[in-house]
Amino acid sequence: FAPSPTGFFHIGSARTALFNWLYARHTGGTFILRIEDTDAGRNTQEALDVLLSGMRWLGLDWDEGPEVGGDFGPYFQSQRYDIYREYLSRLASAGRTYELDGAIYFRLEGERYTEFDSYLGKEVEKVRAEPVIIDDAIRGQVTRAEDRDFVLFRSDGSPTFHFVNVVDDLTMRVSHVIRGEDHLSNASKHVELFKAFGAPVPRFAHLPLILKDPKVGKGKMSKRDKGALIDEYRDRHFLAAAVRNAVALLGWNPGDDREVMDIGEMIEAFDIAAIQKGAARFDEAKMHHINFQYLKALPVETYAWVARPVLTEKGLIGDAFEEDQLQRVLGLCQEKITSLEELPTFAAYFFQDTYAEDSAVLQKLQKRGNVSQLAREVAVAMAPVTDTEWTVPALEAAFTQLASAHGEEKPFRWWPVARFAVSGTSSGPDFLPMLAVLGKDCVLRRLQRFAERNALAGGEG
RNA sequence: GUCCCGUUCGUCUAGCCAGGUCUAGGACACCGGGUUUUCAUCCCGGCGACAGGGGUUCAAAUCCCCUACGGGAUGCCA
Repeated sequence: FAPSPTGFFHIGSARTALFNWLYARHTGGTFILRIEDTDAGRNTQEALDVLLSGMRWLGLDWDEGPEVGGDFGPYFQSQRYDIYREYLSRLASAGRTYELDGAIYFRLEGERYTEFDSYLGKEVEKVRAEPVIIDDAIRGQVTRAEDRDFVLFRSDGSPTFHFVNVVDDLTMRVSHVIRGEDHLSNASKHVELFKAFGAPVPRFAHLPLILKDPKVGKGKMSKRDKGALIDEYRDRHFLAAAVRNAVALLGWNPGDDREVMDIGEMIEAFDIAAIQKGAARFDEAKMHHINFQYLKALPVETYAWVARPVLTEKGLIGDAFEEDQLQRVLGLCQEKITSLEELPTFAAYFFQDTYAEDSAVLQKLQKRGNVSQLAREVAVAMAPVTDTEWTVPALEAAFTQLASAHGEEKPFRWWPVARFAVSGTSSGPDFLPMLAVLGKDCVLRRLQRFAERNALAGGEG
Protein backbone atom coordinates (compact mmCIF):
# COMPACT_ATOMS: atom_id res chain seq x y z
CA PHE A 1 0.00 0.00 0.00
CA ALA A 2 1.67 3.16 -1.17
CA PRO A 3 -0.30 6.20 -0.09
CA SER A 4 0.64 9.78 -0.39
CA PRO A 5 0.06 11.48 2.96
CA THR A 6 -2.54 14.10 2.22
CA GLY A 7 -3.91 14.56 5.71
CA PHE A 8 -6.94 12.42 4.99
CA PHE A 9 -7.59 8.72 5.17
CA HIS A 10 -10.67 8.06 3.14
CA ILE A 11 -12.80 5.08 2.35
CA GLY A 12 -11.11 4.41 -0.97
CA SER A 13 -7.60 4.41 0.49
CA ALA A 14 -8.77 2.30 3.38
CA ARG A 15 -10.20 -0.25 1.00
CA THR A 16 -7.01 -0.38 -1.06
CA ALA A 17 -5.03 -0.86 2.15
CA LEU A 18 -7.45 -3.52 3.37
CA PHE A 19 -7.36 -5.50 0.11
CA ASN A 20 -3.58 -5.42 0.09
CA TRP A 21 -3.55 -6.54 3.71
CA LEU A 22 -6.13 -9.29 3.15
CA TYR A 23 -4.27 -10.59 0.15
CA ALA A 24 -0.98 -10.65 2.04
CA ARG A 25 -2.56 -12.38 5.00
CA HIS A 26 -4.44 -14.85 2.80
CA THR A 27 -1.34 -15.86 0.92
CA GLY A 28 1.11 -15.63 3.81
CA GLY A 29 2.87 -12.78 2.05
CA THR A 30 4.39 -9.55 3.25
CA PHE A 31 2.30 -6.42 3.54
CA ILE A 32 4.43 -3.38 2.76
CA LEU A 33 3.50 0.17 3.62
CA ARG A 34 5.42 2.73 1.62
CA ILE A 35 4.95 6.46 1.99
CA GLU A 36 4.92 8.30 -1.31
CA ASP A 37 5.99 11.71 -0.15
CA THR A 38 7.82 12.96 -3.21
CA ASP A 39 5.62 16.01 -3.36
CA ALA A 40 7.43 17.74 -0.50
CA GLY A 41 5.08 20.69 -0.47
CA ARG A 42 2.23 18.88 1.10
CA ASN A 43 3.80 16.41 3.45
CA THR A 44 3.54 16.92 7.16
CA GLN A 45 3.91 14.81 10.26
CA GLU A 46 0.22 15.31 11.01
CA ALA A 47 -0.73 13.98 7.62
CA LEU A 48 1.37 10.91 8.25
CA ASP A 49 -0.21 10.40 11.68
CA VAL A 50 -3.69 10.48 10.21
CA LEU A 51 -2.68 7.69 7.90
CA LEU A 52 -0.85 5.49 10.38
CA SER A 53 -3.44 5.86 13.13
CA GLY A 54 -6.23 5.14 10.67
CA MET A 55 -4.48 1.98 9.53
CA ARG A 56 -3.92 0.87 13.09
CA TRP A 57 -7.49 1.62 14.09
CA LEU A 58 -8.66 -0.68 11.31
CA GLY A 59 -6.22 -3.32 12.49
CA LEU A 60 -4.14 -3.22 9.30
CA ASP A 61 -0.68 -3.94 10.61
CA TRP A 62 2.17 -3.78 8.12
CA ASP A 63 5.16 -6.08 7.96
CA GLU A 64 7.50 -3.55 6.40
CA GLY A 65 7.25 0.19 6.52
CA PRO A 66 7.37 3.23 8.79
CA GLU A 67 8.05 2.52 12.45
CA VAL A 68 8.53 -1.20 11.86
CA GLY A 69 11.39 -1.10 9.37
CA GLY A 70 12.26 -3.94 7.01
CA ASP A 71 15.09 -5.14 4.81
CA PHE A 72 14.30 -2.94 1.83
CA GLY A 73 13.90 0.47 3.43
CA PRO A 74 13.82 3.30 3.90
CA TYR A 75 10.07 3.27 3.36
CA PHE A 76 9.70 6.98 2.77
CA GLN A 77 10.33 8.03 -0.79
CA SER A 78 11.71 11.32 0.46
CA GLN A 79 14.62 9.31 1.93
CA ARG A 80 15.42 7.27 -1.15
CA TYR A 81 16.92 9.97 -3.32
CA ASP A 82 20.26 8.21 -3.82
CA ILE A 83 18.56 5.06 -4.99
CA TYR A 84 16.59 7.03 -7.55
CA ARG A 85 19.73 8.76 -8.84
CA GLU A 86 21.40 5.43 -9.24
CA TYR A 87 18.52 3.91 -11.14
CA LEU A 88 18.30 7.02 -13.27
CA SER A 89 21.93 6.58 -14.27
CA ARG A 90 21.18 3.01 -15.33
CA LEU A 91 18.54 4.26 -17.71
CA ALA A 92 20.87 7.01 -18.85
CA SER A 93 23.65 4.63 -19.74
CA ALA A 94 21.16 2.51 -21.63
CA GLY A 95 20.38 5.60 -23.66
CA ARG A 96 16.80 5.79 -22.45
CA THR A 97 16.88 9.34 -21.06
CA TYR A 98 17.39 12.85 -22.31
CA GLU A 99 17.24 16.31 -20.86
CA LEU A 100 14.85 19.01 -21.95
CA ASP A 101 14.18 22.34 -20.23
CA GLY A 102 16.12 21.07 -17.22
CA ALA A 103 13.93 18.00 -16.75
CA ILE A 104 15.00 14.44 -17.49
CA TYR A 105 12.68 12.48 -19.75
CA PHE A 106 12.22 8.80 -20.42
CA ARG A 107 12.75 7.98 -24.08
CA LEU A 108 10.15 5.70 -25.60
CA GLU A 109 11.22 3.44 -28.45
CA GLY A 110 9.49 3.85 -31.78
CA GLU A 111 8.93 6.06 -34.77
CA ARG A 112 8.54 9.76 -33.96
CA TYR A 113 6.12 12.28 -35.42
CA THR A 114 4.54 15.56 -34.45
CA GLU A 115 0.84 16.06 -34.00
CA PHE A 116 -1.55 18.64 -32.67
CA ASP A 117 -2.84 17.43 -29.32
CA SER A 118 -6.22 18.91 -28.58
CA TYR A 119 -5.98 18.15 -24.88
CA LEU A 120 -2.69 20.00 -24.56
CA GLY A 121 -3.76 22.48 -27.17
CA LYS A 122 -0.44 22.43 -29.02
CA GLU A 123 1.84 20.54 -31.39
CA VAL A 124 3.69 17.78 -29.57
CA GLU A 125 6.16 15.07 -30.44
CA LYS A 126 4.64 11.62 -30.28
CA VAL A 127 6.02 8.13 -30.54
CA ARG A 128 4.57 5.03 -32.12
CA ALA A 129 5.64 2.71 -29.34
CA GLU A 130 4.85 -0.98 -29.18
CA PRO A 131 1.78 -1.51 -27.01
CA VAL A 132 2.55 -3.12 -23.69
CA ILE A 133 0.44 -5.68 -21.90
CA ILE A 134 -0.68 -4.95 -18.38
CA ASP A 135 -1.36 -8.28 -16.77
CA ASP A 136 -4.16 -7.47 -14.37
CA ALA A 137 -5.64 -9.97 -11.95
CA ILE A 138 -9.03 -8.28 -12.07
CA ARG A 139 -9.28 -7.14 -15.67
CA GLY A 140 -7.22 -9.67 -17.53
CA GLN A 141 -4.66 -8.53 -20.08
CA VAL A 142 -5.00 -4.87 -20.86
CA THR A 143 -3.13 -3.64 -23.89
CA ARG A 144 -2.08 -0.02 -24.04
CA ALA A 145 0.53 2.01 -25.86
CA GLU A 146 2.25 5.09 -24.50
CA ASP A 147 2.68 7.77 -27.10
CA ARG A 148 4.72 10.48 -25.37
CA ASP A 149 8.00 10.57 -23.51
CA PHE A 150 7.43 11.41 -19.88
CA VAL A 151 9.36 13.14 -17.12
CA LEU A 152 11.48 11.11 -14.72
CA PHE A 153 13.17 13.95 -12.84
CA ARG A 154 11.77 17.45 -12.66
CA SER A 155 13.88 20.51 -13.40
CA ASP A 156 14.13 21.10 -9.64
CA GLY A 157 15.90 17.75 -9.34
CA SER A 158 13.07 15.80 -7.72
CA PRO A 159 11.92 12.48 -9.13
CA THR A 160 8.36 11.93 -10.33
CA PHE A 161 5.76 9.47 -9.14
CA HIS A 162 5.95 7.11 -12.10
CA PHE A 163 9.68 6.73 -11.76
CA VAL A 164 9.93 6.29 -8.00
CA ASN A 165 6.96 3.99 -7.96
CA VAL A 166 8.64 1.60 -10.34
CA VAL A 167 12.09 1.85 -8.76
CA ASP A 168 10.61 1.16 -5.35
CA ASP A 169 8.50 -1.76 -6.49
CA LEU A 170 11.57 -3.18 -8.09
CA THR A 171 14.00 -2.59 -5.22
CA MET A 172 11.47 -3.59 -2.58
CA ARG A 173 10.80 -6.77 -4.56
CA VAL A 174 7.12 -6.15 -4.80
CA SER A 175 5.32 -9.09 -6.41
CA HIS A 176 1.75 -7.71 -6.39
CA VAL A 177 0.50 -4.20 -6.87
CA ILE A 178 -3.07 -3.67 -5.72
CA ARG A 179 -4.18 -0.08 -6.30
CA GLY A 180 -6.97 2.06 -7.64
CA GLU A 181 -8.14 1.98 -11.21
CA ASP A 182 -7.02 5.55 -11.70
CA HIS A 183 -3.57 4.00 -12.17
CA LEU A 184 -4.59 1.53 -14.84
CA SER A 185 -3.81 3.90 -17.69
CA ASN A 186 -0.57 4.87 -15.98
CA ALA A 187 0.42 1.25 -15.71
CA SER A 188 1.66 1.27 -19.29
CA LYS A 189 4.28 3.84 -18.27
CA HIS A 190 5.25 1.59 -15.41
CA VAL A 191 5.53 -1.47 -17.59
CA GLU A 192 7.72 0.49 -20.00
CA LEU A 193 10.02 1.36 -17.11
CA PHE A 194 10.18 -2.18 -15.76
CA LYS A 195 11.11 -3.36 -19.22
CA ALA A 196 13.73 -0.65 -19.59
CA PHE A 197 15.29 -1.86 -16.35
CA GLY A 198 15.11 -5.43 -17.61
CA ALA A 199 13.09 -6.27 -14.51
CA PRO A 200 10.08 -8.54 -14.15
CA VAL A 201 6.75 -6.74 -14.04
CA PRO A 202 4.70 -7.27 -10.88
CA ARG A 203 1.24 -8.69 -10.99
CA PHE A 204 -1.27 -5.84 -11.02
CA ALA A 205 -4.77 -5.63 -9.64
CA HIS A 206 -6.53 -2.38 -10.39
CA LEU A 207 -9.46 -1.84 -8.08
CA PRO A 208 -12.65 -0.21 -9.31
CA LEU A 209 -13.16 3.28 -7.99
CA ILE A 210 -15.63 4.34 -5.36
CA LEU A 211 -17.85 6.98 -6.89
CA LYS A 212 -19.71 9.87 -5.42
CA ASP A 213 -23.38 9.61 -4.73
CA PRO A 214 -24.79 10.88 -8.03
CA LYS A 215 -27.15 13.11 -6.09
CA VAL A 216 -24.08 14.90 -4.76
CA GLY A 217 -21.98 15.11 -7.86
CA LYS A 218 -19.94 13.33 -10.49
CA GLY A 219 -16.70 11.41 -10.39
CA LYS A 220 -14.81 9.54 -7.74
CA MET A 221 -15.49 10.02 -4.09
CA SER A 222 -13.13 12.55 -2.58
CA LYS A 223 -12.13 13.56 0.91
CA ARG A 224 -14.58 16.41 0.83
CA ASP A 225 -17.60 14.16 0.37
CA LYS A 226 -19.77 13.44 3.35
CA GLY A 227 -18.97 10.15 4.98
CA ALA A 228 -15.75 9.72 3.04
CA LEU A 229 -13.28 9.86 5.90
CA ILE A 230 -12.36 6.98 8.17
CA ASP A 231 -11.73 9.24 11.18
CA GLU A 232 -15.30 10.40 10.93
CA TYR A 233 -16.51 6.89 11.71
CA ARG A 234 -14.04 6.52 14.51
CA ASP A 235 -15.20 9.81 16.00
CA ARG A 236 -18.80 8.72 15.70
CA HIS A 237 -17.96 5.57 17.64
CA PHE A 238 -18.45 3.07 14.88
CA LEU A 239 -16.68 -0.19 15.66
CA ALA A 240 -13.46 -0.54 13.71
CA ALA A 241 -14.23 -4.16 12.85
CA ALA A 242 -17.60 -3.12 11.43
CA VAL A 243 -16.13 -0.34 9.33
CA ARG A 244 -13.50 -2.74 8.06
CA ASN A 245 -16.19 -5.29 7.24
CA ALA A 246 -18.33 -2.74 5.44
CA VAL A 247 -15.40 -1.41 3.44
CA ALA A 248 -14.39 -4.93 2.42
CA LEU A 249 -17.82 -5.42 0.92
CA LEU A 250 -17.31 -2.54 -1.48
CA GLY A 251 -16.36 -4.45 -4.57
CA TRP A 252 -15.68 -7.76 -2.95
CA ASN A 253 -17.74 -10.60 -1.52
CA PRO A 254 -16.86 -14.07 -0.33
CA GLY A 255 -18.82 -15.73 -3.12
CA ASP A 256 -21.77 -16.62 -0.93
CA ASP A 257 -24.36 -14.69 1.04
CA ARG A 258 -22.17 -13.96 4.05
CA GLU A 259 -21.88 -10.26 4.84
CA VAL A 260 -21.00 -10.00 8.49
CA MET A 261 -17.73 -11.88 8.80
CA ASP A 262 -14.99 -11.88 11.35
CA ILE A 263 -11.54 -11.01 10.16
CA GLY A 264 -10.42 -14.62 10.03
CA GLU A 265 -13.25 -15.53 7.71
CA MET A 266 -12.40 -12.61 5.49
CA ILE A 267 -8.76 -13.57 5.25
CA GLU A 268 -9.73 -17.12 4.48
CA ALA A 269 -12.22 -16.16 1.76
CA PHE A 270 -10.35 -13.27 0.17
CA ASP A 271 -9.60 -13.65 -3.51
CA ILE A 272 -8.53 -10.99 -5.99
CA ALA A 273 -10.34 -12.73 -8.83
CA ALA A 274 -13.62 -12.19 -6.97
CA ILE A 275 -13.22 -8.43 -6.97
CA GLN A 276 -15.85 -6.48 -8.83
CA LYS A 277 -14.91 -4.76 -12.10
CA GLY A 278 -17.45 -1.97 -11.97
CA ALA A 279 -17.28 1.04 -9.71
CA ALA A 280 -19.25 1.13 -6.48
CA ARG A 281 -21.07 3.80 -4.57
CA PHE A 282 -20.62 3.91 -0.85
CA ASP A 283 -23.81 3.56 1.15
CA GLU A 284 -23.61 4.75 4.72
CA ALA A 285 -26.91 3.03 5.61
CA LYS A 286 -25.33 -0.33 4.89
CA MET A 287 -22.33 0.51 7.04
CA HIS A 288 -24.72 1.48 9.80
CA HIS A 289 -26.51 -1.84 9.48
CA ILE A 290 -23.30 -3.84 9.66
CA ASN A 291 -22.17 -1.84 12.64
CA PHE A 292 -25.44 -2.67 14.35
CA GLN A 293 -24.94 -6.37 13.70
CA TYR A 294 -21.55 -6.15 15.39
CA LEU A 295 -22.95 -4.15 18.29
CA LYS A 296 -25.76 -6.64 18.89
CA ALA A 297 -23.37 -9.55 18.97
CA LEU A 298 -21.09 -8.05 21.62
CA PRO A 299 -21.07 -9.57 25.12
CA VAL A 300 -22.32 -6.94 27.55
CA GLU A 301 -18.88 -6.62 29.14
CA THR A 302 -17.40 -5.70 25.79
CA TYR A 303 -20.33 -3.48 24.99
CA ALA A 304 -19.69 -1.62 28.23
CA TRP A 305 -16.04 -1.33 27.36
CA VAL A 306 -16.80 0.41 24.06
CA ALA A 307 -19.72 2.41 25.44
CA ARG A 308 -18.02 3.81 28.53
CA PRO A 309 -15.88 6.35 26.65
CA VAL A 310 -18.93 7.48 24.66
CA LEU A 311 -20.76 8.31 27.89
CA THR A 312 -17.71 9.81 29.51
CA GLU A 313 -17.13 12.05 26.53
CA LYS A 314 -20.61 13.51 26.95
CA GLY A 315 -20.04 13.98 30.67
CA LEU A 316 -22.80 11.55 31.60
CA ILE A 317 -20.58 9.43 33.80
CA GLY A 318 -17.21 9.83 35.44
CA ASP A 319 -14.28 7.45 35.25
CA ALA A 320 -15.23 6.03 38.62
CA PHE A 321 -18.74 5.08 37.57
CA GLU A 322 -19.43 1.62 38.89
CA GLU A 323 -19.02 -1.12 36.30
CA ASP A 324 -21.89 -3.37 37.47
CA GLN A 325 -24.43 -0.57 37.31
CA LEU A 326 -23.06 0.50 33.91
CA GLN A 327 -23.54 -2.99 32.58
CA ARG A 328 -27.04 -3.19 33.98
CA VAL A 329 -27.99 0.02 32.16
CA LEU A 330 -26.27 -1.00 28.96
CA GLY A 331 -27.88 -4.41 29.06
CA LEU A 332 -31.17 -2.61 28.57
CA CYS A 333 -29.86 -0.31 25.84
CA GLN A 334 -27.88 -2.73 23.74
CA GLU A 335 -30.90 -4.43 22.22
CA LYS A 336 -32.72 -1.17 21.63
CA ILE A 337 -30.36 1.12 19.81
CA THR A 338 -28.58 0.61 16.54
CA SER A 339 -25.49 2.75 17.08
CA LEU A 340 -23.31 3.99 19.89
CA GLU A 341 -23.94 7.51 18.66
CA GLU A 342 -27.51 7.31 19.92
CA LEU A 343 -26.50 6.06 23.33
CA PRO A 344 -26.00 9.34 25.22
CA THR A 345 -29.39 10.66 24.20
CA PHE A 346 -31.07 7.33 24.72
CA ALA A 347 -29.65 6.66 28.16
CA ALA A 348 -28.99 10.08 29.69
CA TYR A 349 -31.72 9.76 32.32
CA PHE A 350 -30.06 6.66 33.74
CA PHE A 351 -27.14 8.81 34.82
CA GLN A 352 -28.54 12.25 35.55
CA ASP A 353 -31.62 13.71 37.17
CA THR A 354 -31.89 16.43 34.57
CA TYR A 355 -32.75 15.31 31.08
CA ALA A 356 -34.88 16.45 28.18
CA GLU A 357 -38.64 16.01 28.40
CA ASP A 358 -40.75 15.46 25.33
CA SER A 359 -43.55 18.01 25.73
CA ALA A 360 -45.66 16.50 22.95
CA VAL A 361 -45.76 13.23 24.84
CA LEU A 362 -46.64 15.02 28.05
CA GLN A 363 -49.54 16.81 26.37
CA LYS A 364 -50.88 13.56 25.08
CA LEU A 365 -50.72 12.03 28.55
CA GLN A 366 -52.42 15.04 30.06
CA LYS A 367 -55.29 14.68 27.67
CA ARG A 368 -55.90 11.18 28.87
CA GLY A 369 -55.94 11.81 32.60
CA ASN A 370 -54.62 13.62 35.61
CA VAL A 371 -50.94 12.85 35.31
CA SER A 372 -50.03 14.31 38.68
CA GLN A 373 -52.58 12.12 40.39
CA LEU A 374 -51.52 9.02 38.47
CA ALA A 375 -47.87 9.56 39.29
CA ARG A 376 -48.69 10.00 42.94
CA GLU A 377 -50.65 6.77 42.93
CA VAL A 378 -47.71 4.95 41.42
CA ALA A 379 -45.39 6.41 44.03
CA VAL A 380 -47.67 5.25 46.79
CA ALA A 381 -47.93 1.77 45.30
CA MET A 382 -44.15 1.51 44.92
CA ALA A 383 -43.26 2.85 48.34
CA PRO A 384 -43.74 -0.40 50.28
CA VAL A 385 -41.33 -2.28 48.01
CA THR A 386 -38.03 -2.26 49.84
CA ASP A 387 -34.64 -1.57 48.31
CA THR A 388 -33.63 -5.19 48.49
CA GLU A 389 -36.87 -6.39 46.90
CA TRP A 390 -36.68 -3.80 44.13
CA THR A 391 -36.84 -6.30 41.27
CA VAL A 392 -38.99 -6.87 38.22
CA PRO A 393 -41.34 -9.45 39.87
CA ALA A 394 -41.86 -7.29 42.95
CA LEU A 395 -42.54 -4.21 40.84
CA GLU A 396 -44.91 -6.15 38.67
CA ALA A 397 -46.80 -7.30 41.77
CA ALA A 398 -47.00 -3.75 43.07
CA PHE A 399 -48.44 -2.54 39.76
CA THR A 400 -50.98 -5.37 39.66
CA GLN A 401 -52.09 -4.44 43.13
CA LEU A 402 -52.42 -0.82 42.13
CA ALA A 403 -54.59 -1.83 39.20
CA SER A 404 -56.90 -4.09 41.17
CA ALA A 405 -57.29 -1.43 43.89
CA HIS A 406 -58.84 0.69 41.12
CA GLY A 407 -60.88 -2.18 39.80
CA GLU A 408 -58.71 -2.67 36.73
CA GLU A 409 -57.16 -5.85 35.51
CA LYS A 410 -53.96 -4.40 34.10
CA PRO A 411 -51.91 -1.40 35.25
CA PHE A 412 -51.52 0.01 31.76
CA ARG A 413 -53.19 3.29 32.67
CA TRP A 414 -50.27 4.14 34.97
CA TRP A 415 -47.37 2.80 32.90
CA PRO A 416 -46.95 5.57 30.32
CA VAL A 417 -47.22 8.24 32.99
CA ALA A 418 -44.69 6.53 35.20
CA ARG A 419 -42.39 5.97 32.26
CA PHE A 420 -42.55 9.60 31.35
CA ALA A 421 -42.10 10.70 34.95
CA VAL A 422 -38.83 8.82 35.30
CA SER A 423 -37.41 9.22 31.78
CA GLY A 424 -39.06 12.20 30.10
CA THR A 425 -40.04 10.19 27.05
CA SER A 426 -42.48 7.57 25.86
CA SER A 427 -39.85 5.34 24.33
CA GLY A 428 -37.05 3.41 25.91
CA PRO A 429 -36.14 0.01 27.27
CA ASP A 430 -38.67 -2.45 28.65
CA PHE A 431 -40.49 -0.64 31.43
CA LEU A 432 -40.17 -2.80 34.53
CA PRO A 433 -36.50 -3.72 34.01
CA MET A 434 -35.82 -0.04 33.50
CA LEU A 435 -37.42 0.81 36.86
CA ALA A 436 -35.44 -1.98 38.47
CA VAL A 437 -32.16 -0.59 37.15
CA LEU A 438 -33.02 3.00 38.06
CA GLY A 439 -33.48 1.99 41.70
CA LYS A 440 -36.08 2.85 44.32
CA ASP A 441 -34.71 6.22 45.44
CA CYS A 442 -34.47 7.54 41.94
CA VAL A 443 -37.88 6.29 40.82
CA LEU A 444 -39.75 7.66 43.85
CA ARG A 445 -37.90 10.95 43.71
CA ARG A 446 -38.77 11.46 40.07
CA LEU A 447 -42.39 10.40 40.49
CA GLN A 448 -42.70 12.87 43.34
CA ARG A 449 -41.04 15.66 41.43
CA PHE A 450 -43.20 14.99 38.41
CA ALA A 451 -46.39 14.96 40.47
CA GLU A 452 -45.53 18.26 42.13
CA ARG A 453 -44.52 20.00 38.94
CA ASN A 454 -47.66 19.03 37.13
CA ALA A 455 -49.92 19.82 40.06
CA LEU A 456 -48.44 23.32 40.27
CA ALA A 457 -48.82 23.71 36.55
CA GLY A 458 -52.50 23.04 37.14
CA GLY A 459 -52.23 20.17 34.72
CA GLU A 460 -55.71 18.73 34.93
CA GLY A 461 -55.73 18.05 31.20
C1' G B 1 -9.89 15.00 -29.15
C1' U B 2 -7.18 10.29 -28.25
C1' C B 3 -6.42 5.92 -25.36
C1' C B 4 -7.95 2.56 -21.41
C1' C B 5 -11.70 0.46 -18.10
C1' G B 6 -16.63 -0.37 -16.91
C1' U B 7 -22.49 -1.01 -17.15
C1' U B 8 -27.69 -6.81 -13.18
C1' C B 9 -33.26 -3.93 -8.37
C1' G B 10 -32.65 3.27 -5.56
C1' U B 11 -27.67 1.13 -3.27
C1' C B 12 -24.05 -3.19 -2.42
C1' U B 13 -24.12 -7.60 -5.04
C1' A B 14 -25.00 -13.47 -6.78
C1' G B 15 -25.23 -15.50 -11.53
C1' C B 16 -21.31 -14.35 -16.61
C1' C B 17 -15.11 -17.12 -17.60
C1' A B 18 -17.13 -23.34 -18.61
C1' G B 19 -24.97 -20.56 -22.67
C1' G B 20 -30.28 -24.12 -20.65
C1' U B 21 -31.66 -25.62 -13.50
C1' C B 22 -32.89 -17.41 -13.91
C1' U B 23 -40.94 -16.45 -14.36
C1' A B 24 -32.68 -13.44 -12.32
C1' G B 25 -31.12 -15.09 -5.83
C1' G B 26 -29.39 -12.38 -1.28
C1' A B 27 -28.43 -7.86 1.64
C1' C B 28 -29.33 -2.49 2.70
C1' A B 29 -33.02 1.19 2.06
C1' C B 30 -38.22 1.89 1.37
C1' C B 31 -43.54 0.33 1.96
C1' G B 32 -47.28 -2.92 4.38
C1' G B 33 -48.66 -6.52 8.23
C1' G B 34 -47.63 -9.14 12.89
C1' U B 35 -45.13 -9.25 17.86
C1' U B 36 -44.21 -5.60 21.85
C1' U B 37 -50.48 -1.52 24.99
C1' U B 38 -43.91 2.55 24.44
C1' C B 39 -40.07 2.88 20.98
C1' A B 40 -36.58 -0.07 18.86
C1' U B 41 -35.39 -5.01 18.01
C1' C B 42 -37.56 -9.31 15.86
C1' C B 43 -40.83 -12.11 12.32
C1' C B 44 -43.73 -12.24 7.72
C1' G B 45 -44.88 -10.01 3.13
C1' G B 46 -44.32 -6.33 -0.86
C1' C B 47 -41.82 -3.05 -4.22
C1' G B 48 -37.75 -3.45 -7.44
C1' A B 49 -32.78 -4.81 -12.27
C1' C B 50 -29.99 -8.02 -16.86
C1' A B 51 -28.26 0.14 -20.48
C1' G B 52 -30.08 -0.10 -25.94
C1' G B 53 -29.63 -2.44 -30.69
C1' G B 54 -27.84 -6.18 -33.83
C1' G B 55 -25.58 -11.04 -34.35
C1' U B 56 -24.20 -16.40 -33.10
C1' U B 57 -27.29 -20.49 -31.15
C1' C B 58 -32.56 -25.08 -30.67
C1' A B 59 -31.48 -21.77 -26.34
C1' A B 60 -28.03 -15.54 -24.25
C1' A B 61 -27.91 -11.81 -18.05
C1' U B 62 -24.11 -15.24 -19.75
C1' C B 63 -20.44 -15.47 -26.32
C1' C B 64 -19.41 -11.54 -30.51
C1' C B 65 -20.15 -6.53 -32.68
C1' C B 66 -22.05 -1.58 -32.56
C1' U B 67 -24.23 2.48 -29.93
C1' A B 68 -25.29 5.07 -25.52
C1' C B 69 -24.00 6.24 -20.79
C1' G B 70 -20.49 6.29 -16.63
C1' G B 71 -15.42 6.44 -15.01
C1' G B 72 -10.16 6.97 -15.56
C1' A B 73 -5.72 8.58 -18.04
C1' U B 74 -3.65 12.00 -21.21
C1' G B 75 0.75 17.02 -15.54
C1' C B 76 7.92 18.99 -14.41
C1' C B 77 0.34 15.94 -8.98
C1' A B 78 0.18 11.26 -6.72
